[in-house]
Amino acid sequence: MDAVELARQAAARLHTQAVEKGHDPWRPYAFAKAEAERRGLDVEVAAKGAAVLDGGRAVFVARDDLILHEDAGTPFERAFLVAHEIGHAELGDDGDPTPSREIDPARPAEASPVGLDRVVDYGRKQRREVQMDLFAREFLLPRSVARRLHVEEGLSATAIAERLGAPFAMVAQQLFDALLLPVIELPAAEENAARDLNPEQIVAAAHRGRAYLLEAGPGTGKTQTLAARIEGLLADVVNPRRILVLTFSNKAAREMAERIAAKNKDAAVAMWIGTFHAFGLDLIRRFHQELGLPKDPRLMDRTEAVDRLEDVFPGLGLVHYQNLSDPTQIIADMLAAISRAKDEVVDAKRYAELAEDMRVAGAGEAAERAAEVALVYDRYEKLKHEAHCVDFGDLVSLPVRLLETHEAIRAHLQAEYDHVLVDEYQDVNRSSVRLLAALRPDGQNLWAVGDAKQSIYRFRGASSFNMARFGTDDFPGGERGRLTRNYRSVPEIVDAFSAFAAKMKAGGGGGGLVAERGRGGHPPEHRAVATPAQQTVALADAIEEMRAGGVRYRDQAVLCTGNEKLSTLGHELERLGIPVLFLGSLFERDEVKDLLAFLSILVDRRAMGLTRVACSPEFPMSLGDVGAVLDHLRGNETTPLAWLNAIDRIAELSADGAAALRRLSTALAGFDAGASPWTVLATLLLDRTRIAARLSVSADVIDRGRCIALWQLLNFVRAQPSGRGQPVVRLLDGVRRLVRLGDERDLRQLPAAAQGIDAVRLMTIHGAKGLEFPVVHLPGMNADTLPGNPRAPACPPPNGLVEGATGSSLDVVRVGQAEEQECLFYVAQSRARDRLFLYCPTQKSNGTNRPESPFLARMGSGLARKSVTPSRPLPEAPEDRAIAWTYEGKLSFTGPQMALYECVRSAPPYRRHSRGPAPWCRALAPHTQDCSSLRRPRRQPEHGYWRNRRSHQ
DNA sequence: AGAGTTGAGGTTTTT
DNA sequence: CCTCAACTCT
Repeated sequence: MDAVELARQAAARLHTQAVEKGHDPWRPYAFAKAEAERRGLDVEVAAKGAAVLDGGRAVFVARDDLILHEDAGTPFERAFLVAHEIGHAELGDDGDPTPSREIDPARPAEASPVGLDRVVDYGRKQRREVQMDLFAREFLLPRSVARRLHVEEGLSATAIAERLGAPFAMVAQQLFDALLLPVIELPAAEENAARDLNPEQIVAAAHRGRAYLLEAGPGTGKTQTLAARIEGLLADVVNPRRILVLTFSNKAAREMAERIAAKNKDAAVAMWIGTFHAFGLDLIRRFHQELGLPKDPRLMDRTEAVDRLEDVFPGLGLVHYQNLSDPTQIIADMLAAISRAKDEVVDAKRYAELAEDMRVAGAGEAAERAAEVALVYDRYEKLKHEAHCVDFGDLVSLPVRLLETHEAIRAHLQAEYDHVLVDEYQDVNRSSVRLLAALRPDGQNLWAVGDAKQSIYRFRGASSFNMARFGTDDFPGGERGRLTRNYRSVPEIVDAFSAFAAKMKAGGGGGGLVAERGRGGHPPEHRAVATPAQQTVALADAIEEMRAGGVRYRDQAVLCTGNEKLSTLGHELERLGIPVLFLGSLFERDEVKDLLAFLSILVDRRAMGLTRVACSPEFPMSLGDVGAVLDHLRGNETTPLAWLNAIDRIAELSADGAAALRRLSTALAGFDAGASPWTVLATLLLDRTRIAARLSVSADVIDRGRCIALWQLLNFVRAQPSGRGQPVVRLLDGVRRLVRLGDERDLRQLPAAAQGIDAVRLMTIHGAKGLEFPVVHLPGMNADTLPGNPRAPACPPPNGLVEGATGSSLDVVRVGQAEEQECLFYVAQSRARDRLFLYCPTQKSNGTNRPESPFLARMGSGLARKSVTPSRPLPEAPEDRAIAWTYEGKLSFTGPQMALYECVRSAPPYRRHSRGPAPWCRALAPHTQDCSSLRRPRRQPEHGYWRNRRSHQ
């Protein structure tokens, strides 16, 4: 369990004990002070801004048994400062006193992925402060108490806040945590606790000197070895400040930091542990002058970049990338190409040169396209610079250029770190490698670990190529080691993925692992079924079969290549009664759309959101009543909300409808478009309705998912940066943009608290990387799914962009994608500890054949093949049920109506938001009746590269 | 036998 | 938006 949760639970215990001793939690300052006294701590007050506070608001001085806090704020705020410092005392921060500066009583339990927070993930010290804020909040108002007050005693958030003298935001946040997040179980028995290192690991961890790359397959204990190496370095009395540990993901960085901290807290704080991007950001801030940037540049994310480029796009005179009905998508595609170029440290100028080289070589249109990307690249860099921003790519590529060109800075940094350790080396791209090379040119004391066969991030320039050239082109003279013992899986599974690995293109042949565990008695199983619908039932059957054998739902994972697939599968499993943990796209969810519709009433003159709001049990209205309101609004020029104060003027409104509107009016009272969306929603959920309370007492696993989705939404809404315009409008526009670009993906990350729910985990294979499960199910093992046929990038990289690649860059992409598919399958199989199930339908829904994946045959003879007949039919989805309707007279549709229907019906779900009617729809005359003309013209096949791939193989 | 048509299936990922 | 299976047409 993670440290934040432990601290929170400790605080809740202290609260209970204090109450038992007779202290009054409704007098927070006295309550906190009593706890300080109990532990023998003096609480003293210092003037705000006093020197002893050193710019902070409170401090815990262990050697003097003293808590010092500023003389400012309400009694509750003071109590919060004291409780924060008690947290430091309780959790053993007895080193040098560090004043606490940024104290936020209403901090969400987890950060929302917005802005630079996505990159920095806080240093350990800052995480500690976050932890203390949560500690303090829990001590003053534990979740269990907040929950009881609201759910059982019926107190609103405002009532609790007033009684406690606390800010509304703090109480509301605590209520959200209490009501919407699942209760986290007390520490499960520490699994796979310390196992001693095996000889291979000892050798690898003990290596000193030359560059070293440890090839470590799945389940071989690579993280353990890396941690052991760090401990070894500390034992050798290496100054932890001179150790740099780089990972690719925030998650990996956090885990590593926690792991080190468990053994050596001070060293973990002193060491630099973080992602390449976070490290890069650190360098950018340190050397901002040399880079011509402000001290603390902002991060320009994709959404903002698209926005700004849209303004200048028409003026660029592009020919090939001009003016598709909607420039958004093409701009996003070009930004992807630009980001890819930054992965290779290719700037706009160099990009233009590469395009020119192509033109000279006679590449024709491809060269012109590359030149246009170069033009946009150049423009983008300028506007980004003018906005004092950097983007994700800059975070690594700017420091690389800085270090490669500034000898003095390079020497300075080389001298700063003695040891550089890199996790997940197969995920690094050229810019990361060049950063490493600048820091450790001779590779001395550079130590990396990775597995080329798990290289599934090629789209961003990671490739097994970087693993291959370690020790030769990169860091010549470097050495290699290998871990060959798998501790995770039973031999049956290890043998299967090792057999597959033997013929993989990535990472060379071999790479077979030796299973350390005893036989499990069950080979990996392939279960073939006839139809796709049967596949889901067969999957559900297997899940229940495993559960009957004692495997909890939460110990089983279903892995797919894509999110869309996962989401349909999730709904189908739910219909079959299997609890699943999968939120899907946050903004597609009903409970989230309900709240956004509610917000939209504040800003939409026509109140279109009412259609949805009227379906909620809070404000129930008939369709007729909704129609009456909408007609009324169409006829009258009103401002948003004004109509809610004149409900009697709406013609043909039923009494029930009027009552619902009056309730809605009360729920929205005092708010307008200028209100803070978070406050509006918090007030709705916690003060003016019992929505949150009702959801939180439901025992239904589906409702648990709804709660988590709401929590996620509230966290997102709260984290919205301030800016110009009305906050509600800004939020809704922001959501629209996010969904259009598919950037809401970031919000799918489940909060850590969700991990305790007993439900089957549904994940993409990418999402499952680095995790393991007792039972893994892999549906959809068909020839058209797992080696899939990935699309060519919309803006192909110019030839020569990818370093070390030969041939056309399209070739490079294609080869990389084929390799990546194998890696995906390898990762998927190797997540399983005890049982592995693979499924495929052998037919399409219309009864034609659907061949199985060729990968199955490569798993060797250990794979048990079965044809299964599922136990029951798949229940029909309510939304698929036919709706009976009748009409009178001649049926006719206008062209635009048909076009709209066709576009919505035929577009895959993830495109439904992103494009308007296709150009061919627009061309139709407005009143077409002849439907035959609506057939979409087929495109003439061209004989381009991606069409007949076979001829190139 | 090969060209063309139709319907169904698939289209990820992080900082 | 591309690919495959299975069909029809010549």
